[in-house]
Formats: sequence, C-alpha cells, structure tokens
Amino acid sequence: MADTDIEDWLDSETKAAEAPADHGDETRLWLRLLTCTTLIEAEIRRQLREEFDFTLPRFDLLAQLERAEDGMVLGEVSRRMMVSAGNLTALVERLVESGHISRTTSPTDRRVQIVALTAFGRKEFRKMADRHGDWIGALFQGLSSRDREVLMKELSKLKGSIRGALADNA
Amino acid sequence: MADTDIEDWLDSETKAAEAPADHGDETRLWLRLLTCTTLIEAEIRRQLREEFDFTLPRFDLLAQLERAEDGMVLGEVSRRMMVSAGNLTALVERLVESGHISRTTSPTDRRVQIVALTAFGRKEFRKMADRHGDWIGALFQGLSSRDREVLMKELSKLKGSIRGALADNA
DNA sequence: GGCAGTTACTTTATGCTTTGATCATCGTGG
DNA sequence: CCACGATGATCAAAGCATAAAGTAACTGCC
Repeated sequence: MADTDIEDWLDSETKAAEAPADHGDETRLWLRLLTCTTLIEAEIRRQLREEFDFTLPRFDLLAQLERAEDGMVLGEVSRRMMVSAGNLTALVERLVESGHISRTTSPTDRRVQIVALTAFGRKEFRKMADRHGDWIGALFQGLSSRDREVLMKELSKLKGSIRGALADNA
Repeated sequence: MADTDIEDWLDSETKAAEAPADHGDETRLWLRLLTCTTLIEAEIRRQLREEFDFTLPRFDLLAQLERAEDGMVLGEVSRRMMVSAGNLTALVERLVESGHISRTTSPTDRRVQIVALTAFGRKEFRKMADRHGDWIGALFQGLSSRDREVLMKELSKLKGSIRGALADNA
C-alpha cells in the first residue's frame, strides 16, 4: 500500500467521523418531491377556486364523505384527512352553513358528531370531482403509463419507509 | 363487422362522449404522492418544533438565504419559496425580531427590501440543517440507492409534465 | 419636467392549521 | 352509586397562506 493510499484512507475516515452523513441525496429527493406536490396542489387550489369558488380542504372533506353512505364520525374524518380535530370544527361549521353536509349527534354516544353529505353536497361534489380528475390528468399527461406504474411503486416503497421510521420513533 | 362489434363500438363511443376519462390512475398516484409529502412534512415540522421551537416556513426562509452571501431581494425569496409576497411581510418581520435575519432597504431602489442571515441566524440554521438531514435520512432509509435514483428520475419527468401543463394554460 | 404605466412591497380580509386548554360524556372499578 | 380516567369535540391563541386593494417608488416617453 502506497503512502497516498494510507493518507486517503485516514482522510476519508476522519471526514466520516467529524462530519456525519450529510444526506444530501435524500434531501434533494425530498425537495423534488415537495416541489411536485406544491405545484400540483397550487394548481388544484387555483382551479377549484376559479371554477367553483371552493377550497381544497372543503373538497377533501366532501371526498371523504362521498363513500360513507351513512355519514362518518368526526374523529374518523380527522384521521383520514390527517388533520387535527380542532381544525375540523370550523371547517364542518362552514360546510353545514353552505348546505353541503349535515351534522348530527350520535344517538348512542352524545360526545360523537356524525357528518354526512346532503343531496346538494353530493351533487356539487360530483361536479367538482369530475373536473378534478381532468386537472390531474392534464398535469400527469407527460408521464407514460409505464412511468406512472414505476412512480406508484416507488412511492409505495417510500410510504413504507416513512411508516417504518415513524414507528421506530414511537 | 358483426352486429356485436358495431354495438361495442357505438357503446364505447357513447361512453367516451358522455362520461369522459375518469383519470382514476392519475388521481390515485396523486393521492399517494400527497400522502408521502404530508407525512414527511408533518414529521419535519414536529421535529423542528420539538428540538428547536422553530417552524418550517421560518426554516425554509433561512435555507434560501444561506447561499446568498450578500442577502436576497424579497421578491426573489418569494419566487424561490413559491409563496406570495404578502405572506413574507409578517414572516420576515418575525425573523428580524428573533435576530435571525437583517432587513435593509436597497440603496439603489427604495422600493426593494434586502434580507440576509445574521451571524446568529447562520449559526442556528447550520444546527437545524444538520438535524434536518438526519431526519430526512431516517425517513428515506427504507429506499435503496437505486430506488432513490429511479424516484428522482420519475419525479423529474413529473415536474416536466406539470410545467408543460401549466404552460399550456397560460 | 411631468404624466403613465410598471414594479416592489404592505395591508386587509378571510380561511386553514396546529397545539394546548377546557368541557361534556362515557365506561369502569370501588 | 359515583369518583376517576379516558375519549370526543370545541375553544383560544398563534402562525401561515392567499387574493385583492392600496401605497410608494421607479422607468420611459413625450
């Protein structure tokens, strides 16, 4: 082994010890992911606002309720939307006000609030959901079917990785 | 062509005209993307808050300034962070208040505000950025180097697709 | 010079979001 | 029966975000 090799080895060891892994790769990947999401989300918000004078959180809540024929308990909505319960109070209040959803107290547990789409809310949601699909389709049009497949698969792995990391902390 | 074929053709045409493509694939992909981003972002926000009592927008702004030795014009910060100018007014105000950044009026154009990291802000940012890298690294640990490579490539395509779609609208 | 249009930022109004505190209700063990 | 811990939702305070309107400063054109 030549002197230079030994020096290289010592050097790399020293660097590794002093300056921990910078995770530059992962961070760049994260920023790219964030950029894509932010761009899409901003466009969806803009379209919803311009075409329907509606906000994304309102739309998301209706989307959760669409497949719950008998309504859904507020806590379940909170979990599915991954938002805090406190957040929902005002959001639900406004959607009841605008006639899109109804809200009733559970007959078996008076702490529990049940929200459900009204006929009007369901009709409005269908209209918006159709257009939503169009917007998404347009934004993803540059990806081939194969691209979408690969991306979905990798994102599934990522989701698993995240879940794993979060479980470790807990 | 047999009758059934004609009927099939008519049927598919009719369906295509009445019920446009549902873009279910793309929507599922979008929801998966959104879920991953939301999970990561929530974890980063939580860690920043618990370890440093700092918020993500504040961190993001410092990150933009880190590589601008001579500071940055407010409009440029707005473009890079993809947030509205009005948003920055209060954010900058709070970061000046806490001593992380300085704010000066441009000597050549008195409309222009220049913000820059203070020595304190730079020091604090370095600490947080190091930990930020660790957190991201942990969240992505389940992905192989190859996975990250593929994911980055697909996200680049997606970003291109989005840009293209947005350009068409404009 | 002086007006017109543009640009940079701030202000205002509204809404989303979170954390932490509080209140009401429920189920249970004494 | 009832105190007590757990649970579900609401409230309060703070911060983030936007669009739209407003203010001030610059630039270009006559």
